[in-house]
Amino acid sequence: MFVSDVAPAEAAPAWLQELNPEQHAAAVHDGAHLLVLAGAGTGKTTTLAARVAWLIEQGVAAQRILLLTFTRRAAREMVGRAGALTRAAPGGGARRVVGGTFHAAAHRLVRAHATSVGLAPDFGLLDAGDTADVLDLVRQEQGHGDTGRRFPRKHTLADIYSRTVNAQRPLRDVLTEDFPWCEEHADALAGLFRAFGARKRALGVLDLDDLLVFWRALMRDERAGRHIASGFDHVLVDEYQDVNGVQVDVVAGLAAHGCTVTAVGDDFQAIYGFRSASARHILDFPQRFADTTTVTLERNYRATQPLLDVANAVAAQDDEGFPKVLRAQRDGGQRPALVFCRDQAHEAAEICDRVLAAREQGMLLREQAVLARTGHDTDLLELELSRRRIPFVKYGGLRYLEAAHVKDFLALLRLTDRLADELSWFRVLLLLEAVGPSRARRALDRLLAGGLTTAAQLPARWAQAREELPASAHEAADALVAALAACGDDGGRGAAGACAERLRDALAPLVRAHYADGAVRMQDLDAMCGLAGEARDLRTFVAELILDPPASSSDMAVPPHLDDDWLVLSTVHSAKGLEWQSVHVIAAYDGNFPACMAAGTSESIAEERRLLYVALTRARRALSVYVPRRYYHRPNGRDDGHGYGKASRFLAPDVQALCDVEHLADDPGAPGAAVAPADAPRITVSVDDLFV
DNA sequence: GTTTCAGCGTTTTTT
DNA sequence: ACGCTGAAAC
Repeated sequence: MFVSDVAPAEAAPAWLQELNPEQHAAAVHDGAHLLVLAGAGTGKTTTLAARVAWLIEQGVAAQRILLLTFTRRAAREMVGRAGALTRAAPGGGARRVVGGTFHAAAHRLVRAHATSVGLAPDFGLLDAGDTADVLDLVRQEQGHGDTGRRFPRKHTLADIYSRTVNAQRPLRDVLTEDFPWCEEHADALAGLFRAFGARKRALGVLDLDDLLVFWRALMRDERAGRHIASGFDHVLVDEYQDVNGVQVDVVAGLAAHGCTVTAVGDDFQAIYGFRSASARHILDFPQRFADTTTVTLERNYRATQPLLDVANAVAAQDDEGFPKVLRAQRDGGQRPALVFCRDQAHEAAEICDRVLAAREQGMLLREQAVLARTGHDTDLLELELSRRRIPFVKYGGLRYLEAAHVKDFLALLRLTDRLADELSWFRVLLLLEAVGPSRARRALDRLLAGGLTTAAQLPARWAQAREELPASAHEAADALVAALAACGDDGGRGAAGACAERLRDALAPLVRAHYADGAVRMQDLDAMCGLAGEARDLRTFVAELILDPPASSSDMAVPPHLDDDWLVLSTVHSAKGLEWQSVHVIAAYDGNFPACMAAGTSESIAEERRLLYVALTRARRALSVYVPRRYYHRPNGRDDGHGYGKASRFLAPDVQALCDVEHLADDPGAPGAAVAPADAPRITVSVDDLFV
């Protein structure tokens, strides 16, 4: 059924009529570029989905719409909603919209134009961990680290590199501003990073930053840029406040070749400065893109006014940006709770109590969430939840791809696509019994000498290479190679699942032998096989895993049953764009909000404020913010080092006045309640702990 | 050359 | 508590 069959041709369809005037204006904007400044909870997704649907109904072919989002999940949701609105539109409706993250789109386009940027069409992808490993390799080759004890660690190296590339600023400036403790190594770092670039080219791989940089290079090339842009009429960019300069250049390149740009975002929610994103870009959008129409959405459909009053008060502390005041469209509601607890254990217990109480009242666990500044802020809570057998999933924090056995398996999967993938071979060979770096190196040299491109070459080459390995390693190694050969040259096309299972079975003995908890780890690999079975081929599967890793370890598991219910734990960053009926913000003490190491510049303080703002605006009905009075400085320390904290400086007296402040019974701060919490001494001395 | 173990340092957020 | 590095044992 066509929408035009339902409604008279001159009347707008129902889904357009349901939009408020601002949303409507954005959805049906017809003309040059469009900027939508959408406050939290103002129906941004609805509006963007409606715009996609409207464009399609206007006759724009879905595949000529490029929708760039922050996560693939967001793209999926947007396309799904647009599809529901236009389900009868010709040409398959919205499903053919090209949607995904900047990195995923870059991957697709760079692969399509690989040869024109000097890459082999089967170039490999480095995930964050691989990038750090290659940097570490280069660092060792350059002889750093043996001597100066204070040379940056590999993950720090990766951070510095990424920051520099994405900000497009000279290394020296980045060091001075963001990594002053590494400044003394400026020369060594410059050399190291140049060598890193050369090494990546030699290995035939790109890291995540390269994807953006190469895409931009394509856009800057007259022919390639025109060709890419000619594939699209409209580019829609979600979360524009979190783009960096390279991404802006890409969008501008598309616009220069005739694409119309719609950017949606909220400068108050810019929280990715550490990735060289800047809210500057959304504020400067009208200057950068000629004839921009700007629409502002301020009507909030998510929360109630008492919650928004607090969020607005926090936002008002910022003196930059577009002034915006969120107004609730729903009536009533309770004030947020600001809960002072004795310590983090008390905080964890209290949250469990309240979550269970809400559950008793009929609020499902998955309608509630606990948001934290860092992944480990919820450590104690996780213990307590497990103890009480409250199911939960954790988003953000520890990542799947960082587990050693997952990397091992991934390396094996990559080999099906690129037999010459040196890094992956190296990793796999090291798993073998009595095989270390030097034997692996020698075997690898013989295996890859003169290039190894087809599976047909593999048996003969392997016969050579295995001579470098001790006999004890032969059985397992032969099994691996046999499994690889069985996967053939097609990268498991059409049979990715079967291929993955074959490789998993060959890897199993090694994983069991190499890791104490090998049996448990194999379950993760089983889950990966399940996912691989749904992918087109293993190359696609690996790329998707790297470009859009599962947000939580449970994402890897079997699809959960509908009646399963669990509490959501998430970092604030990972909670972006999501909402829950009830939100608990944990560990809101000064030193965490803002994080003490972010206390340097006023801009980094402002970003921490926005982070709290994002957390506060995730709630629909109930919001609780927790401040532990006593917290551990070194979360892992043996020395019982703890500090006495006060509430986040962002929870200023005027903000607290908008909350129901609770001092829990055994909160040592309670007796001195005459002292306003925000004015409490920073250092408190107490021996109460001796007497509990 | 490989494996193992002791000691050290540890600045959050993620595509 | 952990992960990584460096030095000693196998």
